[in-house]
Amino acid sequence: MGPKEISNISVDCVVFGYDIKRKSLNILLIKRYLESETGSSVLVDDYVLTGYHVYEHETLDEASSRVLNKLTGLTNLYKKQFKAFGAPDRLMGEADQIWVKKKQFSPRTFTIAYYFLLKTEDVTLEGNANKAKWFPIEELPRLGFDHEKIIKEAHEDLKVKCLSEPITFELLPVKFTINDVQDLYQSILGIEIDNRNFRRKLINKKYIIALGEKQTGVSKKPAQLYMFSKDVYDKVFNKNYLISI
Amino acid sequence: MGPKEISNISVDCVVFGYDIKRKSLNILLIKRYLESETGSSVLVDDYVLTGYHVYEHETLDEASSRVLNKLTGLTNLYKKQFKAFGAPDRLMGEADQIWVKKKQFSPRTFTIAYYFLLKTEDVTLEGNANKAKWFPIEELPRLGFDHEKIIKEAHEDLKVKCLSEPITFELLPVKFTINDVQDLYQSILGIEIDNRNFRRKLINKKYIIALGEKQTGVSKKPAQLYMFSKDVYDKVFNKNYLISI
DNA sequence: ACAAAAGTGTTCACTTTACACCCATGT
DNA sequence: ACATGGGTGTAAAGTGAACACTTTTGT
Repeated sequence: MGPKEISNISVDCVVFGYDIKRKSLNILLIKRYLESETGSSVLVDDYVLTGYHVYEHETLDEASSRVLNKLTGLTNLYKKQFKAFGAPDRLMGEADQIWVKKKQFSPRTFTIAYYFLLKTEDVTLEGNANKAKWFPIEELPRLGFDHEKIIKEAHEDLKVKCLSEPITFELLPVKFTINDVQDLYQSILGIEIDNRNFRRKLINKKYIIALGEKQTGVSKKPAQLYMFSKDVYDKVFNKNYLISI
Repeated sequence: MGPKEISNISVDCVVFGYDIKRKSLNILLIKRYLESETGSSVLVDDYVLTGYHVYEHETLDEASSRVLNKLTGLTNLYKKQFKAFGAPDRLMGEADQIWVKKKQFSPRTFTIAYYFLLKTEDVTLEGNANKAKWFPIEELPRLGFDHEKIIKEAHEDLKVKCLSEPITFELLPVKFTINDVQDLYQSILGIEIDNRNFRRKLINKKYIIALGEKQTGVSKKPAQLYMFSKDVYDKVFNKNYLISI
């Protein structure tokens, strides 16, 4: 017998994974599938976020990290609790009700939603018991429960957050090129950015450090590699109170 | 018998009220007081946020508005759900446990926290059954549960939010002076702002509309009155993707 | 006339934006 | 040699920050 679950409270994790090769911001989703008893019809066939009930003894942050770790094996990732969802009808879709009955959790479950930032290459999906799969944020499949809404809100929060905090580097490898960062911002924000202006801006930051190394194994001019120094960032960081309404 | 309460989930409301006369950003708190059965000692004597269990049939937003309305009689205020709190020990202080036992709610209650913005002058506290009282954000009394933490996080969120969205006008009367707005920003952010620069900046906004009226009943030079036009703001608003990391 | 707060301009430094071509490398 | 993405410079416009005195009104 494991730890006691709180039956009406869960955490859900929106896992953002950046695929640097495809320049694609992805979401990690889990297959939800159920056939009727006779096997003659498909009752549930869609995707959901990874999530689970909160245990009696743990904090919300701990619960979210546990859930994320169970799916990916990873720890110490950047995470943010961004919103709670608890509408009475959030699990009331046809397929959702079948699923809720089968899994025997409360039809009035509140979920505290987190998002996590990582690199797709850090996750091994082969042999995953949950049939987890990456989907580009712009090409999501049919989603169960209110998870489409949850993902949309996570994405909005990420868009805002990435403009004011250096969280983008959580989505990139330790060594990256300036163009990698630009591609990432473009993927997150869905906009085009001027390369010269972006490059100048980034290179002028003291916490973006040129490594004096170049890319290897590329079939073109290899680019200069940089790293992000959190130490320097924390020292240099200067809270500004610019009112831009 | 009223609507059914969900025993382990509540909403808590951080009510920000701006007192334009005193130039003070205040928090509305409720007295928590309990004597021992003999009356010989005081078991609980502090303040808490207003909050209540969520009902079976309602959304979180509805619950928060209901709670706020019960305390203040007001509706249609600006509100924001900013964070959920659910640490196992959040109701485990000595006084908290006495209170939880008396009120018979679950010692593992999760709360979804909202903040509301209003003007202190819009709330009538006389004859309030809850012994509610305003406290300047910088002079909070002893607080029960984890409510000091909740208030701190609400304040931080408000600081960030007021820099990028015109929510400050929710804290001011319809007609206000430029200096009123400056005082408010100073109260929220805890900083000093240059009057000339601030004034120029605000007056240049198309949605800050000079009314051609002046203050009355002031014992000094009366100031020009302005209003905020949400209509104009929505039309003029231009999402910008300025990366300032 | 005085007290109190309202209101007013300028300069300098820096940042943003717009824009098009050459360069270095691997194949 | 060629294809591919890497890398580069400048000018104009706008914004932010610093800074001190005069004006208007009520009492």
